[in-house]
Amino acid sequence: MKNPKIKSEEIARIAGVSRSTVSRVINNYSNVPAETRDKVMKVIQDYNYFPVMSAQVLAGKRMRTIGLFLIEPGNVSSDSLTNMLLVSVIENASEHGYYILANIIRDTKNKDTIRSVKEIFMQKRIDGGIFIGAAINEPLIEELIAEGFVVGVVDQNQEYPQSNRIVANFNNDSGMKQALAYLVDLGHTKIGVINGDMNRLSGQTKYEGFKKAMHLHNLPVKPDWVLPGDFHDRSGYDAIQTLLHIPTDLPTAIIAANDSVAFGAIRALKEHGLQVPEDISVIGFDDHVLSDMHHPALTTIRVDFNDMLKHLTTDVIAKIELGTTNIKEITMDCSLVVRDSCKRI
Amino acid sequence: MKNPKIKSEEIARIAGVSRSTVSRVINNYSNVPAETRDKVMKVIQDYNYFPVMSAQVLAGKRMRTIGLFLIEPGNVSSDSLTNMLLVSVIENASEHGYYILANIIRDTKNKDTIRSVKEIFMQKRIDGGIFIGAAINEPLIEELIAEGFVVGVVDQNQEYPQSNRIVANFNNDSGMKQALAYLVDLGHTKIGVINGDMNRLSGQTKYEGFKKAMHLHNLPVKPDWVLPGDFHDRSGYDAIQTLLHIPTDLPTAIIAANDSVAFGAIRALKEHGLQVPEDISVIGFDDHVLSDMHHPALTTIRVDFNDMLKHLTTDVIAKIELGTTNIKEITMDCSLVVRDSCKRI
DNA sequence: CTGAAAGCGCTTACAG
DNA sequence: CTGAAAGCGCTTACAG
Repeated sequence: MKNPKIKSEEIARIAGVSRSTVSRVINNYSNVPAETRDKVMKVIQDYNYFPVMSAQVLAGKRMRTIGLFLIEPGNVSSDSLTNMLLVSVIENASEHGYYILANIIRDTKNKDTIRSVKEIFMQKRIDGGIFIGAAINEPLIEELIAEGFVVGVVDQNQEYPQSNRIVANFNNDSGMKQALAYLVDLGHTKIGVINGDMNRLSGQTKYEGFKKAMHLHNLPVKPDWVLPGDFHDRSGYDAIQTLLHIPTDLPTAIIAANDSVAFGAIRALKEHGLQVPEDISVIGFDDHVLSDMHHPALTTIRVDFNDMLKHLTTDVIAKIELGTTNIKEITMDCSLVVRDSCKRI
Repeated sequence: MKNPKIKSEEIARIAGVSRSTVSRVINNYSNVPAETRDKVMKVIQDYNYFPVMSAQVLAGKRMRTIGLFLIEPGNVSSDSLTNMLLVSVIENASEHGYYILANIIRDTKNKDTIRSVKEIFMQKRIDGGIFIGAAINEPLIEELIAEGFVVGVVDQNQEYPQSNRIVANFNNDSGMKQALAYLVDLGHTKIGVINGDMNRLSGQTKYEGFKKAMHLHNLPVKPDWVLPGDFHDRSGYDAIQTLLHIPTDLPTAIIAANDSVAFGAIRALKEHGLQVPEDISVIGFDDHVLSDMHHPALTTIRVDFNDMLKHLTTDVIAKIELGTTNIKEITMDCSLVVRDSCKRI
């Protein structure tokens, strides 16, 4: 370790100014003449000086880091979405000069977990947090918000609007409407749905959107064709198993709460000798990375997580910096992507 | 914001002790009688007190955070490996009470990038760093090490052994030996290879391992059958295109530098009407998440990134805490996973 | 066992 | 425009 870390005092001495002035040039105060600034900057660069962050923070600066909390009960590893989210958040934060402290939460109800998440905020390790994967009501998040910390949450709404809570969602209503309009246009009237996790806002809004859209087209929502699911492949598979074992006629088209569910559903259909889209049409939601390569290529509702996270990150940082008290709610559009999994009838 | 953050001084006052004592119980000093400790702890809990981290750090404690630097020139998003690595590092660090500051490096040669990475270390935002995706020689990393920072690096060696550098690798030599022994056992003697990125240590060691293993079996390494690649799917595809367009007979088996390359290679082979393993055997390396589901299921050399990162993280933290001066080099075993992409001839 | 005091390395009113 | 000084909230020798 060749570096005993030069500190601002020495920079000041060498540049022939006071620590105050060194601090002023570092913090870009306007009242420092160019000449002085240049002189000090030269010394700073020559000595490769960087202010110690903890000293800056203790003296009143921000950490410039935001905590990213990925709520993932199961194995995160398999989900390549998480990865994209992370990259998106990191790079956007970075553009604002912010850093990301990445965390995984396995269980939001776990005592130790709750304590350690709160600790991160209370210790002032971070200036704010972003939660991904939250259920509709997460006491942990509510507590944090009540404490006044700024938090961004994907997939929640402003039930009790608070200015330090920023929510981000997709317009699932519109997405479902598009999906349905497309199917109806193809001649479908017998349409089923495999739901997502109803503990998540998007699970609910997608189903609500489905019902509304069906109503719009004067189509009945047949209870036998409303299958439970949880956003995972397996639940799509199971839903089809269920559907095929009840004495009912089959829908001609199925809307899945997301593409993973659609994959599972198609797998189950194939196993029962039903071809997609020849025998039954399937439409997904989210536009998963693999949907394009899937056989058949999956028709779906595209959603731009990247862009959403970008907005959320930016807004969280803005809230931290500006402390504005307006209520922030981000809603992103989604759009139909037609591929090969639906057929005209 | 209902919380003006209670500080240690008030805790002390309320508990009827000095700040010194409060600090002692927080830091678990042994010379505090149980009675005093309990009394103080009660107040700490009652008031939900957490020491401000920047103050602790400024007073000499560690940040307890390590920087994770993912070097990813292209789009990270598609690679589900990154995700696994991240989770593995976060959870292991967490077990040691450490946090992960996650960073993406697009270009290790970029001036601004270099500066900002160095800044993170110099500012003392982190106690150490872990680099994933590094080339054999990364001046940035060398500088950091020269400065005395503790750095863990995947896929590099201890060329100039330094105690604050910790490297982690797989035993590619052994892996290649296993792959080759298997192919030879199946009767293959005409064996080709598609290399990985030769700027990466693993690219080199895999090829070296291949050559050594061929030599061991008295098999000639035919130059026409040594194809360049870069660890990505596309390069495997391109390699096969090249191979099929040169006037040479074909090998009966091909070893790919990793599974992505193998996927690309198999895709190209199929397009040329060659079936795997019927017409040509292909073996991969790394055991990608998708290899199991691939058609044909890919025979490969399994490698446990998770476990490697766990060791690396643990060792980096140990080095930070203990400051030991021994040279650390982690080498992980790999093992053959037989599936359906190789055939006996 | 425990308190008073110094110190960690900055920033920012304050005064000039 | 600029410096001296106070203060940020802790920890840890030091002394008793």
